[in-house]
Amino acid sequence: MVTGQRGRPRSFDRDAALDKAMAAFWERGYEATSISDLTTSIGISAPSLYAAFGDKRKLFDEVVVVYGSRYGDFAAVALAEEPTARAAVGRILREAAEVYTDPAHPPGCMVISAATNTTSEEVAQALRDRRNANLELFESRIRADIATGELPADTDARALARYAGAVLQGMSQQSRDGATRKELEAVAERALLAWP
Amino acid sequence: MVTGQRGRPRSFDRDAALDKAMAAFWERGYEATSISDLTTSIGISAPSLYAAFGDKRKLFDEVVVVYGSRYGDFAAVALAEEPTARAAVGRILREAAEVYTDPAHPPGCMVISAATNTTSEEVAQALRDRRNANLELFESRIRADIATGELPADTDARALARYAGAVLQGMSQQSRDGATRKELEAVAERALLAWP
DNA sequence: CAGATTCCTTAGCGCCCGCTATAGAATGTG
DNA sequence: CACATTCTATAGCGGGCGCTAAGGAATCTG
Repeated sequence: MVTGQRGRPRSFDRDAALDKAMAAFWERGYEATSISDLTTSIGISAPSLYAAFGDKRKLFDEVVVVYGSRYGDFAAVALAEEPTARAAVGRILREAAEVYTDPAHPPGCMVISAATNTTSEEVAQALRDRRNANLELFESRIRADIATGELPADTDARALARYAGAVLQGMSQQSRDGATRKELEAVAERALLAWP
Repeated sequence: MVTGQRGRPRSFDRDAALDKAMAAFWERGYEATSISDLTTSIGISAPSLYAAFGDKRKLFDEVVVVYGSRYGDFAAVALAEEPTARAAVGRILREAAEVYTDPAHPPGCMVISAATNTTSEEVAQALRDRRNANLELFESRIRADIATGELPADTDARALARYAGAVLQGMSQQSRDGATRKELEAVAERALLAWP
């Protein structure tokens, strides 16, 4: 082999370890999840974790990327696929009700909840940027609908995007406070009644 | 004096210290606010803090009570004072837009944000209980309106309460992500359009 | 096999956490 | 005044934090 791996091979599955780390960060947030928590739930020792992922911060960054591709990007997908902003937001809110309460993983949205109240301002800002980027996706999709006449010309795109984002974040919080999927679906349908 | 205070008098204002502690907990949350943060911002030493308030947990409990009476109970007040659930929720959302973005204190609602991602499950549960208690206030007020015919008989009171709570919590999160008062007021007006 | 390479295990570093023992300073009572 | 009482300041405890040095273990190449 030209690019044969030399040395002792890693004794754990790196992707599986990322999944375990994601579950921990999702459940308890960035700061409250200690290296000890991570090594325990992954089942490896601290030096193995550091060798494989760099440090806690870099591990979290990787987790956020995986999270986005698996659970977080459904909003961007819907905004791109659905014919109107209304249809996209409807699909997003309904999917959020399902994803936020899926018993296969912790409740709510990790990007929303994992870095509230952290002393690491960098991490907080990184997730805030992701949330605000999503908000801008909403806004530009709404603007597009205004341009085509699908939405009234006097629609405040930013305010409407904020509304959708607020409902999403509220649903995430409610799921962490014990709301069921059906309850969140009712919230979604109710919220959609306010769409212009 | 019969009940005259003996011994050396306290050299700081206990209420002012509570205010400083509230600002710190509000800004950074329960866990990320260290005793060192508190003693620094209050301007006293650790033993003085422990003598006056017991421990970090008890200080936080006191802060939560003061917070509620000053900033948090506006929802309960509106539900009691306004003639209908609709009027109460309208007032609550509009007041939230104002309170959550008041530059005189940290953004958002402390009860919503101060104990997300804490290793102290007791504190998390205490605030969760407060949020859910508020939700039940919404729900019973809505039920009262259903009973009087003010709201349709087939209204799902719990789901509608969840909707109001979700919007409130979303507005809190949005304010922490940088939303302005005007933007939150627009969110409030938009949200009210979905009221039955 | 020898040697290079890479990973794993043990052990522990320095730091900050919540919290407190101790002793001195400032007030009341008699 | 003496003395009890109460607060304050210094200093530091035990413990968990993020992280890592050091050396043995397991795999490659030749």
